[in-house]
Amino acid sequence: MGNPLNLPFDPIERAHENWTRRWGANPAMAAVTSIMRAQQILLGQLDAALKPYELTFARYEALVLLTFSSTGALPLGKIGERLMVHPTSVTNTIDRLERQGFVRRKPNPSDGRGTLAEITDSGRQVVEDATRDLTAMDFGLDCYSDEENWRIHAMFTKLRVEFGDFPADKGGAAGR
Amino acid sequence: MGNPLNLPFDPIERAHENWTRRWGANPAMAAVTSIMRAQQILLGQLDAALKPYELTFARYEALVLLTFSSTGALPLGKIGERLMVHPTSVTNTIDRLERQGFVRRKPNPSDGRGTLAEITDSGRQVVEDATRDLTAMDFGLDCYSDEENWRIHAMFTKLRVEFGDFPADKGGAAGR
DNA sequence: CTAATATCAGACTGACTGACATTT
DNA sequence: CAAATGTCAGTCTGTCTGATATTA
Repeated sequence: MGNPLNLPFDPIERAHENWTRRWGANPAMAAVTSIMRAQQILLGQLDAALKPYELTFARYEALVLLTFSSTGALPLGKIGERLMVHPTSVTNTIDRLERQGFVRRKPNPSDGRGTLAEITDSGRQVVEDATRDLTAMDFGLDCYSDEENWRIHAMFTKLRVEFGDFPADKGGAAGR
Repeated sequence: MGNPLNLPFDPIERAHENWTRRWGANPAMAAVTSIMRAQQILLGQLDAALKPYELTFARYEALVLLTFSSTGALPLGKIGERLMVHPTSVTNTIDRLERQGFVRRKPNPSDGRGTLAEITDSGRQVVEDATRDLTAMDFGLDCYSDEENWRIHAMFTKLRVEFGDFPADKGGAAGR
């Protein structure tokens, strides 16, 4: 359901009205449902924009991360950590990117157990092109001002800290 | 990766710093990445809370929707529309719920093409129990005040309208 | 010895496409 | 006739568990 629903009413608002009648008003329930739908919409938009490059957002993020590394290569474990995905998902993602020629595997010279994923020239090219497209569409968030986007980011940083992703004092988003 | 990452730094903040150096500051990119991680965290929390009932959040939502109906039954198409999921996903969801005995299928008396999903007594029971648990954990959003949750809801209502889910004047969340 | 790294097999959820039978 | 409803087969992505070989 990555397409607009085109309903005559807001299904989430409707659900919330029913919820209120049954169990009392619940802003957390309204918020969580909105977040779920927002994520669904955004992922659909991003994947659609990346389709011409045969990339998904997950694979695009992996490529971007590799371009950020000075050598263009990172151990698979580090990739999983940074992208917040499961080790087996990293293996899977890199498998696909390797088949597409955007990445190649190399043994890690400084750790015999490990494998590096290294971005190729065509990988670098596709990141540049895809990034231009995603930036042009504002990552699906063009209905928000910069300030609103910072606010969204700050809002969820709080959730991520509370959940235990990283310590509170290492956020760094202060004063934006 | 429904578990806390426990990193010494914020991976999204780090990615954003690199991004800024390469392509310039991009609040939309920071926001979209935060939304993705927030959704991942929340869905993990919700599914974990529902595990004792052998429900996922998607199946729970379907059951809740059925309890909101006066007859306890709805056509599958209507369920998909309200829950914003694909028709084949509805078939799948109802299949599972039916196997679990929380729902039964009936032919739609007023439309020979259609099928109704009707909630069973054990379905009603599991909704009550699960709702108590989810409410107790504030749907994973206990780090936010009611006001903050309303703000999150309102924020994403704007996105959903802009995307085309429903017309702007049918929101109903005004003045909260 | 243990811990970490990555892979593999297999299960599972959910989204989606295209085809289909049935009924409106 | 065309449009709508639901199902089915099959593909795809990503998550996760548990087992394994290798190396630190």
